[in-house]
Amino acid sequence: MKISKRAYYGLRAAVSLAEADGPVSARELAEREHIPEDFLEKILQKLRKTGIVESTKGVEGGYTFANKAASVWDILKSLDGPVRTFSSPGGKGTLPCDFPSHCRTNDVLRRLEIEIEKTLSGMTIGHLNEQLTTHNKQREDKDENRIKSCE
Amino acid sequence: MKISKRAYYGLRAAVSLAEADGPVSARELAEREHIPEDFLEKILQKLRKTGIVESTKGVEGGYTFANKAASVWDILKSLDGPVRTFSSPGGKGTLPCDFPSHCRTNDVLRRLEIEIEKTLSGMTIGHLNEQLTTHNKQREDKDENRIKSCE
DNA sequence: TTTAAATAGGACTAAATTAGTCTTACTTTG
DNA sequence: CAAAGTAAGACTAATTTAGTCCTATTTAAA
Repeated sequence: MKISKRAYYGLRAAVSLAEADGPVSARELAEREHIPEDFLEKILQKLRKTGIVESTKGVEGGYTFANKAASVWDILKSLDGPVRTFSSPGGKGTLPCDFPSHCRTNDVLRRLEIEIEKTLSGMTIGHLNEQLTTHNKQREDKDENRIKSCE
Repeated sequence: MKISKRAYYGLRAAVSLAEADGPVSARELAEREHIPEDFLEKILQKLRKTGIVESTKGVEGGYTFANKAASVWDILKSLDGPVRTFSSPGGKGTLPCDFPSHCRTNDVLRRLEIEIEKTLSGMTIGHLNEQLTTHNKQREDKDENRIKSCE
């Protein structure tokens, strides 16, 4: 039930990209976010394949955020594959079976899955970044607290 | 974001124990639920430590379900430790910091965590087993579908 | 009172997943 | 054409999960 580093890095990268205005190179982004560069590259490539991020090659190239409507859920799905908390009872969950505890447990987990999806689909990166803006403003006010409060 | 086998087995064991009337030995339970015996033993010991299950030693001993009010959440917590989807921003999540994406991301994950807890705390084993009873009744009606529908 | 059926618990191993690296190739702008 | 970038796949290392093994202790029944 822990989120993977991949997903965690990916979320942070997305948030960071979304507030940048031009393309940002993987190297630059890795520095900004303190993420291992090669690993971040892989992550960005996955996000590109699902259209969350766009890339331009060559000098002055880099990654841009492509879809402000993308939700946290979309990002997690892109990076870790479909969230599958339960092992499938053969497709038709309503049928009776020989191991009732198995089916019941799957029902619970399926409900959980739906709940998680609902929660995360409601949070878009755009929304996150509104919060971010406010956050940054507050930050400028209390500059002296910065470093130790987030590590 | 996958549930562990430990948790999955544990849930099934709990459901199964809760519908039994006497104590059930680990061996017997392992057979009923198709769970590796030694592994199940470990799981049951964890569940015992958190009071979800009780044990009696010796011949005719075994495990009994101890707390019908226990929720799915309680069981998962017992088995996999506290669900910690985010890496802590030093305790005070509202303070500004040098890596805003870090804090924002943690906020999201913390909200997710709360949502998961809410969902799972609402499901007690007692409730699950009411469903189970209905389920078993239905099962007796359509006996021929049993085996292949749940594997 | 012995014996068989249980739990208790710790140490260990194997398998799988996750995290991260390395290498090589390709693309684009200056 | 050179520098700064992405693209992609193979590889390795570290961590976690799953599962096993062994030894001790408890208890009811024969």
